[in-house]
Amino acid sequence: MRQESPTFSPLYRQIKNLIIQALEAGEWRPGQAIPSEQELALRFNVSQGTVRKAIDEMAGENMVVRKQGKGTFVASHNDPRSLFRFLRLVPNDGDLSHPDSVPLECWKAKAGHEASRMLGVDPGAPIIIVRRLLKFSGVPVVVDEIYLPGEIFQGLSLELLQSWSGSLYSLFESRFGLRMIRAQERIRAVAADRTTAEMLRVGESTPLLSVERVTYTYGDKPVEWRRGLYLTANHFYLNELS
Amino acid sequence: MRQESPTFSPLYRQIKNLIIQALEAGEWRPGQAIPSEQELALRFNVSQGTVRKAIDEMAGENMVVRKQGKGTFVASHNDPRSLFRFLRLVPNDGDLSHPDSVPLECWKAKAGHEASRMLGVDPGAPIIIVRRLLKFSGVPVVVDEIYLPGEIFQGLSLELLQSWSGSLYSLFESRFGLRMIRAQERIRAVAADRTTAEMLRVGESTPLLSVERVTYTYGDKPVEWRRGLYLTANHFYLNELS
DNA sequence: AAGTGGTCTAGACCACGTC
DNA sequence: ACGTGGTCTAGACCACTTT
Repeated sequence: MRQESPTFSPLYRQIKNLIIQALEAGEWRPGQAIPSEQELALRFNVSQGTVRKAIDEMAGENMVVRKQGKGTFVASHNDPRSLFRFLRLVPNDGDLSHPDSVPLECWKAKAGHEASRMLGVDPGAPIIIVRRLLKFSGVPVVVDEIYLPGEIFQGLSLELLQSWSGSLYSLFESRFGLRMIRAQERIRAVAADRTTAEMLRVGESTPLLSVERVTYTYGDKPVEWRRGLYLTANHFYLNELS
Repeated sequence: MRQESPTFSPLYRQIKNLIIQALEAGEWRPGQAIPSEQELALRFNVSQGTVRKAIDEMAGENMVVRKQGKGTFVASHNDPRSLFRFLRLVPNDGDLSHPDSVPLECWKAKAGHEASRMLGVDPGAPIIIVRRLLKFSGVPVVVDEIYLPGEIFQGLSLELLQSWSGSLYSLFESRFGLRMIRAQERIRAVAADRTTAEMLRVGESTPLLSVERVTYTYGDKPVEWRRGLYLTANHFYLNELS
């Protein structure tokens, strides 16, 4: 069962990759339980402890969620526990009310230079662009412009976005089978242009947080590129360093 | 060796706390190796696997660093591997040159309302304030104002700061025995005031990243509060979301 | 009572670094 | 050759949830 030294990968990581493959193949859906550690150990013909270590890593990467006494579940953006998991914006007072997403526009386009690089598609490939507003207790705080590969998101429309009450990623998961695993953000301070300033109801050239995000699904495949402009008068971006 | 159910804490976490206590007591210094897992297992009278799990958690929290074949070492801000560990500012082009710290001022003061709350000291308690510049390849990019509890940092002076060539935290560690474990940052976009604009050689009211950081040592005790103003024309703040 | 994940142990062997 | 951390196994028992 063990492989020889060069390019050595421990058994538990090989098992982890097999489990991820099963996840990618849709063998178990988000929110559902995966088989017990014992069952997986039998299936892959390794000890339960090895399966355990594989799942430990996956739980650490938020791909699955362990629940003692119940089982291990596929992570889901529908789950309230990980809803808005990637949004680090917090009101100045500790108020933890969830924001409302207000879709504004949704249109088809062709990938330009930057979008093609960020999404890993050919220049000129079909993409979909979404513009939306994020409101905290009715007050607009974020303007988002979201670039999506058209091939994956066929059928995405403004009507669909407006009819959806949950988070964007829970829509992507439920309707397009796309699971967002991790993301990378690049943050800068910029001055509000006129149209953004109007949407956020602030003066032109008000300082805003520019948050560029690339989001990845299984296999580190980029599937979303977005730029958000955050008004930080009554909110801040919270980051834990460890 | 096992304790009964209410307020149950697993053995490996108790061991972890014992090891942390030894670290706090200065039993092993930063950069040095702690005893081998076998030795610790004997000392605490548990199995090696239990020590292993305790150290696993500590390595995950960057308190120690494992090195296969060599041993486990106390994390150190002198170590090039974790130098500027908390600085997330990256040049737009992938250039990874380390910044230079230029101390400007250092004076004693009394804690105001905000500083006392952030540092967990009484209002009016002695504090030390440091102002400094951070330069990337000679160009000023960050202005920092740093608030420190005077009790811990007795003897900190501008001369000492200027004579130190490494990072601020490596100075704190070497001269004051203070080990920074984790930090929390609150990020906003603000407009540059005149003096800051001059220091960063930009126009007044240029948008800047305001990064407020509270840094903690063992036992979640806050020991530093700082506010940095980052110029993000040629740099960005990088954050991994998982 | 039964099933799940969580802890703990003991022992074997592997990979890495140093002597 | 030796010591270190890293992997893997097998089995026992604990804590939590459901039946």
